[in-house]
Amino acid sequence: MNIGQAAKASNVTAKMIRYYESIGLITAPIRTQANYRVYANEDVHALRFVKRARNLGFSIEEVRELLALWRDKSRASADVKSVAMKHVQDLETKIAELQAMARTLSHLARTCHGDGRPDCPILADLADPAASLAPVPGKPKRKARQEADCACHEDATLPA
Amino acid sequence: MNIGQAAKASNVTAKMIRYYESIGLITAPIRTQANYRVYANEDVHALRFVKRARNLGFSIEEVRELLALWRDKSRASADVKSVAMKHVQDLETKIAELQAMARTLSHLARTCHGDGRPDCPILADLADPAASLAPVPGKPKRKARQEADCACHEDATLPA
DNA sequence: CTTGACCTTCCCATTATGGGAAGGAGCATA
DNA sequence: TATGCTCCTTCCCATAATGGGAAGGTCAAG
Repeated sequence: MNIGQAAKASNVTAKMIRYYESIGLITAPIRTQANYRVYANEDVHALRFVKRARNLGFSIEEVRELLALWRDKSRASADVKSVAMKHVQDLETKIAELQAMARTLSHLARTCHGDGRPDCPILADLADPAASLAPVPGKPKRKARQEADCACHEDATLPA
Repeated sequence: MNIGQAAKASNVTAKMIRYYESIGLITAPIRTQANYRVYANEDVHALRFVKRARNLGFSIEEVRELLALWRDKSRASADVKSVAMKHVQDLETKIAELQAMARTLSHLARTCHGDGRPDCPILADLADPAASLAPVPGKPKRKARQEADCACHEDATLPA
């Protein structure tokens, strides 16, 4: 099987197959005399594995670990599970960050007229988040919960 | 103010300040005779604006638009709002993708013993998602809702 | 033998950020 | 003044994963 056929069969582009080979993620296949790569069904299987893992958000290095575990018939499932669980944690961290951003922005957008006037709480917040701390003076207790909910006045994320 | 001081005041590294200048995101400041950059308070203000927008997940190009709107005193708030709303949508799309991944993986991890045995549904799924469609034959109706909920057997994401 | 589809390698671009080298500038202290 | 420390300058490289495209070789069908 040529690289193009392997690409179709695995849903991994030829470009990426070559790349994965170059970084040692997958093993280099044999070549024809014309230097064409020749893939076996097993190789396609591995490529699909990689594809699936990438779709689940694993980094290349994590995929490398998973592939090693997959090949190691005497692995402990605990090792696989810990890789997966750590990734779930990473995902959840990222989700929380994005949600904080979305909440803040949604809140700001809600308070923006969105018409022809230049007045804009969104720009005001970007220019000076502290100044938008008290957009409506008075009755702070009623808003307490909502403000906590939108986290508008924090940095939304603490990037690593 | 030197670049180091501007960096501290804006919480943007000197490295990034130079970069933002190089791509025309911020205007080049005047220089001393020794070629040192000299920043005014306004510049720091703009840098804080950029920082805040970046923290909210806007791309550099989006920040560029927002800065232009900020400087344009006759902007329409609708224009700002639309940039913000589009970004909220992007964030929500991304969140949904990550959640789909997390759901799938959590489900797989839950079904994995996580002990010394090599048996592992996680690897099994990576190797062949279709095969893990019916891990427990029979009573499919009872699982219908749960399966829909975890999306395990779809690609989890449809990357752009 | 030509044509078109495929393969090869190699280089470049992307996004946003950091690291680090080599050399100049500014300031304080011995 | 000379030494030294901290800051500044520019320039190059690296990251993560992927795509684009050029230049040139190969294969199969007509």
